[in-house]
Amino acid sequence: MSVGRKRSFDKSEALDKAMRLFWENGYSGTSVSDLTEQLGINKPSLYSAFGNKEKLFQSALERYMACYAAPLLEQLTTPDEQPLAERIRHYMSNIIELVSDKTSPKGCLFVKSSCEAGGTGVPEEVTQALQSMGLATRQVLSSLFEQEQSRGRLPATAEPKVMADYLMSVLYGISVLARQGRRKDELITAAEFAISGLLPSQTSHEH
Amino acid sequence: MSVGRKRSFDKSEALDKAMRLFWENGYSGTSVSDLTEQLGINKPSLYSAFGNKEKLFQSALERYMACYAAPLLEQLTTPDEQPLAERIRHYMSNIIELVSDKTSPKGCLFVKSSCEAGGTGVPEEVTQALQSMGLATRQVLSSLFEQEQSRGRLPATAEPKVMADYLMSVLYGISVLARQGRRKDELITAAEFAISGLLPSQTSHEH
DNA sequence: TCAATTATGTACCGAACGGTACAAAATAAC
DNA sequence: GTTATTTTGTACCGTTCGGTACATAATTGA
Repeated sequence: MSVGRKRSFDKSEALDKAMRLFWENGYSGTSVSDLTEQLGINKPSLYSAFGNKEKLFQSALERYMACYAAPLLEQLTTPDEQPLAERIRHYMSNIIELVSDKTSPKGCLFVKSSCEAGGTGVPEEVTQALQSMGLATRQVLSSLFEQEQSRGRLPATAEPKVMADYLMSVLYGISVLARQGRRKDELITAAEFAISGLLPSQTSHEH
Repeated sequence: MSVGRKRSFDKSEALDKAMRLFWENGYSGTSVSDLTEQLGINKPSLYSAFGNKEKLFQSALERYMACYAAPLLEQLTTPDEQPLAERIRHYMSNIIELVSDKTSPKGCLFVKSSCEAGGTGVPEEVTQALQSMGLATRQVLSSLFEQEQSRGRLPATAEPKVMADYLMSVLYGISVLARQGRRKDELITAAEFAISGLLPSQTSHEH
């Protein structure tokens, strides 16, 4: 066992609270005092456990991607009996649930952070991390479409990278709409419309 | 003529510079000192001319919408010989030009601000103003589709509001992609793909 | 029991925050 | 030229910023 006084708070719970604060108020909009207040710990504890504000944000962002974004993406790319259109529908449905959830801040932390990044208020490393995350997601989606194409489930003329960019733009846009306070059912119908244009499906938006 | 010492700077130029600063760094990420420095004026002049930081931001946002967003939207909705798909293509092309312009900050100030809003870092009035602007844009787009529908240029089964939400989500998403540093040609192909799903067109993405 | 180690609480650091008081400078009306 | 009015520059306000020094409390190994 390690020596010394034991930490009086759950580090994982604290990170979760920090993530939600950044999610709600952004990097510049969240002060260290906000964090210590909400996490119920004092500054030395926070700095000892998480380094500094920037590192804490990085950790919160990684936690967000690992706990929210990655599982949904993994479910989408895991081989499945269902047709691609149906899996994408579920994927988008999950995303919409996430960005319009009543128990969490509206929108997507990743999208919010991407928009905030690039300026002087956000450290350069954070901006670059966000950029890589976006490109990685694109790669995963693109590979999925390539795979489907190689198995003959997509036309040979389909362009996986374009489809990935298109899907991401719709998802990003939906999370912005969610942040603007739009209702979940509006997001769902918009997503259904997007799918019907993306892929042939038995349940198109024409009815 | 009015009495008193004359203002030594161009208020319109100053507002333009302020707009670009907010566009680059956001509301929380832009300090009053950043503003006075970049605008080349001192604080009393700034406060005398624009009220305070919040009012200056509101003015900058209104300027952005009036100078960038509104003209494009007006061009789209102005009756035209061209088919709707072609006009939307031009509209999206203009938006992409705007959000990936080399002489301006990447992305869209409105989208960026919408994502930043909703938290404690952004005044409540600003959040509400952004929300109304989004709903107003939706109304304009929705009316356009309704009008096209009533003239028989869209199927009777088309849903204008859904189409408007869909178009906005794609445009919002594209501006997030632009903020992430994605290349203009990628945005264009994604937009073309989106149009081909939105409307029948003589130049679909299949080739 | 006692030393070594780690976390906590308080109190503070210099810097930057948004905003303003005040006097000097500039302009127009008289 | 004087006066009234407006802007400018400087210097400052109280507060909050991110971050830390330091003493104390708690825990384990010896």
